[in-house]
Amino acid sequence: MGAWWAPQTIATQSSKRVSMDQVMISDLHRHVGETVTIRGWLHGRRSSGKIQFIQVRDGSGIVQGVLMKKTVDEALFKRCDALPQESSLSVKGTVRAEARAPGGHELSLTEIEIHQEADRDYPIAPKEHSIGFLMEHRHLWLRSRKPHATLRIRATIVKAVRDFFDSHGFLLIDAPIFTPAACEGTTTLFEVQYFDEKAYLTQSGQLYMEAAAMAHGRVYCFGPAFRAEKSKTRRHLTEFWMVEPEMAYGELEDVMQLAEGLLTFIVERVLESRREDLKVLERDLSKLEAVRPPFPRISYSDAVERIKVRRAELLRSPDEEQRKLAEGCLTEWGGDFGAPDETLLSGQYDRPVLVHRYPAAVKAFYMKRDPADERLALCVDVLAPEGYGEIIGGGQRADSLEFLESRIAEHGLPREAFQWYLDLRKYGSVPHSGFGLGIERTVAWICGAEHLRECIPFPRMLYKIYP
RNA sequence: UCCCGGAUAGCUCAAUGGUGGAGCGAGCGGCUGUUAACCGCUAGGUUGUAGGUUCGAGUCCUACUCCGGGAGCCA
Repeated sequence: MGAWWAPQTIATQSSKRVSMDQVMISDLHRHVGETVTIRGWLHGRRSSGKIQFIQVRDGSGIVQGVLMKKTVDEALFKRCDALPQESSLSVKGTVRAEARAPGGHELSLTEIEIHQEADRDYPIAPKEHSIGFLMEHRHLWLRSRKPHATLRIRATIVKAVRDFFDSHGFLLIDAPIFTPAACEGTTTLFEVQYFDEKAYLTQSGQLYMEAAAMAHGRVYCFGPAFRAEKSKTRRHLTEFWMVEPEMAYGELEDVMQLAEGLLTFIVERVLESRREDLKVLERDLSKLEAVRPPFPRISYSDAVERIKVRRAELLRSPDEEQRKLAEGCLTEWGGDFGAPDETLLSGQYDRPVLVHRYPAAVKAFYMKRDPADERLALCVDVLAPEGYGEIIGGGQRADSLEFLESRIAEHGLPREAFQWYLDLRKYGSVPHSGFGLGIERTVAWICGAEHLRECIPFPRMLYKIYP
């Protein structure tokens, strides 16, 4: 066997042995009856006089090792009995199928090598903690079961996104992080000193993707986005990740189909490869299994009518929360949806709902108008089920130079900064469309997480940048 | 930025204006099948900060700081 990083070892994955007799816990079922070594950390420990139960985690899972007083050195037995949580250690033992063990397997331990005895004051105890305390210890909280499961699912979602676009003729194009001016001119940006001039951290790669789509046809970018808005809710981060596909010759209908296909693919992939992690999170799988195409589609105007009807019903509800929700909803055509509207609307479906053709006035300047009704933009938002809100926003882009020029003037945006963007309409302009998918919101929805901050390893939020 | 709630042991929380407690965690001891084990004992406190009211403040008042929830904005 070659070094653990040798290509064939990684490629086959038939056995994740990385050195000598080391085995990953997730692979134990392949080694029943064998003597193996696990290298990891002490997750938990219980002792009962002459027998000790030692839970070891190695990143791939958790396994319980059984240590009998008579089978090991007495000094070692005693030392283990006092070993603090999170101490690093290697254990050697025989793999045994054991019905009583959570993972189905157990180790009869024969040797233990302690690499470092952890301090005794590991702050995350096996008990309830407040979210503020856990966030302050995010660097350690990552080791706990739920954050561990959530970030594994996040990785699976990211991989699914890339696989989907890579296999549908989209080329990965990285958008810049430093930008010379606001992309949309609406949100507050983080300003940075860029040599002798001011620059901003990107809030979206979309405009750059429009340029790239004119070169490659179908493209997507995947990267961080930054918003300096003082949002303080469970649905906001100042730094979040977004995937943004853009299609030359794509129209609103194409965008809606693409969004539906992508979300279906992501949910399928997570269901087939991350069931164990979803179980750790106590996620209701039937809610995810319901996510099958076609997704319901509704126009903004129809949605407003539905909201008005539902609002009137809820205002008569005996439940105070329901009445409060209804009071927050909009009452007439023309306004953008707020959180209560989205909750009320998405609550009527068991899968993501596509809301299309919003009033142009509440959308970004680059949206193309609906030729059938000039008040409307050819755009679509996708609202996730179960109140997780908007996970996708997109639509068809304005392709007329004159139209864009007047919108930029109307919004008071600096024309020079957008000259390159206008060039795209001067040299071979075509209909084109795309959208942005918020990764953390998607992770939150699929994991059933309460807050976005659980869905990114080290969240950046209003006034919070530690650790 | 606005609205609401909170800050007491390492953590999660009790305590009518009248001598600050419990569970978990930690330490010591016991227990051969524990699953956030169990049983006994021990240690652990400038009640967020600064003022004020009162014979007396964890408790009432004011300001500030920090934390949580929500709104707007958005992915």
